[in-house]
Amino acid sequence: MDGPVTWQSVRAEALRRIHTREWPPGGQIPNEADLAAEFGCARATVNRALRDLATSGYLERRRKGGTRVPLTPVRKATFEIAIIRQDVEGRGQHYDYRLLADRLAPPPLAVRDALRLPGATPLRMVRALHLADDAPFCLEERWINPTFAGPEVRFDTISANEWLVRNLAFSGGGFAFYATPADASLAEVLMCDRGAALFAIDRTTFSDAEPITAVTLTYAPGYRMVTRI
Amino acid sequence: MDGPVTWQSVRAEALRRIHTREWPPGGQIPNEADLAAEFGCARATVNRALRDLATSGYLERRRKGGTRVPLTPVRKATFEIAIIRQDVEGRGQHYDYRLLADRLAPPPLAVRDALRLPGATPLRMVRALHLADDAPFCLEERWINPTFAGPEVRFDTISANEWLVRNLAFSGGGFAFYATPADASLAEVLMCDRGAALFAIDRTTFSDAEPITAVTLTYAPGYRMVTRI
DNA sequence: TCGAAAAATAAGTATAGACATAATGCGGCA
DNA sequence: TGCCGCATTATGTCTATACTTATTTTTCGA
Repeated sequence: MDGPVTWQSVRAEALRRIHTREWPPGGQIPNEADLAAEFGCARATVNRALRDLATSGYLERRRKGGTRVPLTPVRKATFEIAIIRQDVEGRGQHYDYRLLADRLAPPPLAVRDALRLPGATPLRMVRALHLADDAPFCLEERWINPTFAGPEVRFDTISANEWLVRNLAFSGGGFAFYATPADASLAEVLMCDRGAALFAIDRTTFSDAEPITAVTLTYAPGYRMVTRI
Repeated sequence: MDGPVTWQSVRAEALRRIHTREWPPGGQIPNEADLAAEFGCARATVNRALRDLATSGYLERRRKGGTRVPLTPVRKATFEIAIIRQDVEGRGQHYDYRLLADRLAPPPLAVRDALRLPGATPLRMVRALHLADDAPFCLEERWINPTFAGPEVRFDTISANEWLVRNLAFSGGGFAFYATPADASLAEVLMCDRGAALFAIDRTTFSDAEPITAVTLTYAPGYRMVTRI
């Protein structure tokens, strides 16, 4: 591999040094200019490689402070959040959707807090069931800031999930993944036993500092969320 | 904001056009050279901005094919996979660790498949409990390729989780998140009711094409895995 | 001795120019 | 008609240089 020095090759070599402890955990590595000289490439190439390693958690960089190998590595995994219809169709199953409820209501405290909303602003509450091959797949329970989706936006044919992803600008938010037992209502809607272990996701989304929506997605038993790195 | 054109400002403007549908879903956007001319900056600056948007799922780029806005956006979330000790300590709790079993055994079929192992190679099976403030936090059930961690590596004081992350080079693998009911054995170890809904992660890791380890982490009830974007 | 100002340092970023690479599509040949 | 290969094109990347910014270290004065 003697040809042109690519940023990938620099990254590979840096990774090798990290793994062989030639660059030990907690230690500082040479600066970009020195590495560029050593590898016989431009500093920008080294920069790109080290920046990439930093976003993956293999290195920590600070201006003037230099670049160091973290003592306790924190690997970063990326995974894709598709809309539910795509998730179902990607499994080769037939997707269907059923709107169960859609009304204005005062949100529970937990939702108010998560969205950092003042007072008792009523929010739009949407409850809908996503189906795969006519079996319950996922229950969507969502609170929407009516500023972003007024009553003229109907969720009877397109899910709120899909409408929001397609129509709004997201700039931040949080996720939580957890397991929850099926209560009577969940068991009925998802057609499973009471107490069944269900995979669930809480998500909040903001546009700048404006709260858009908080949602709980509860999946039917057996659902696995997968990703590769 | 009239000063120098930064790649962040180009990204912000591009994102605005995507959200306002000035660049509609499914449509192709102008090429880098044209945008650079329009914004009065170098093509590299535009490249950096669009590349960043592509990794976040807002754009799709193909050589020669140009750059287009995806019809069905797939948002990408990154989250951090810390070692369990860090996870516990990050919550301000006292971490403890107990090794329950460590022996060579033939792996179950599911593990053999996940690691793409031929024949009936015996693997090292490690079962350990992670504790937070002396309460069960997470059960680790792991199968390790003995090539990477022979018997001289002891897991009685440091967890396999931590040893592997610190000592081995990872180059790929997969994750699956799901909910599972506590069976008798899980209920006993995690000190919860039988049938309780537990959050679990299956993970496989490889070094190039070499299988390293497959692990199931099953968390005590109430665990939430959180991240922000 | 303490603290504030100045210098030094390393990463972050912008630029212009060049070449590489992967698709695409078109034209020509069988 | 059908297929191969070449020209075209947009992104991908490297280089060399310059300037910016955050942060640490040094220096110098009170």
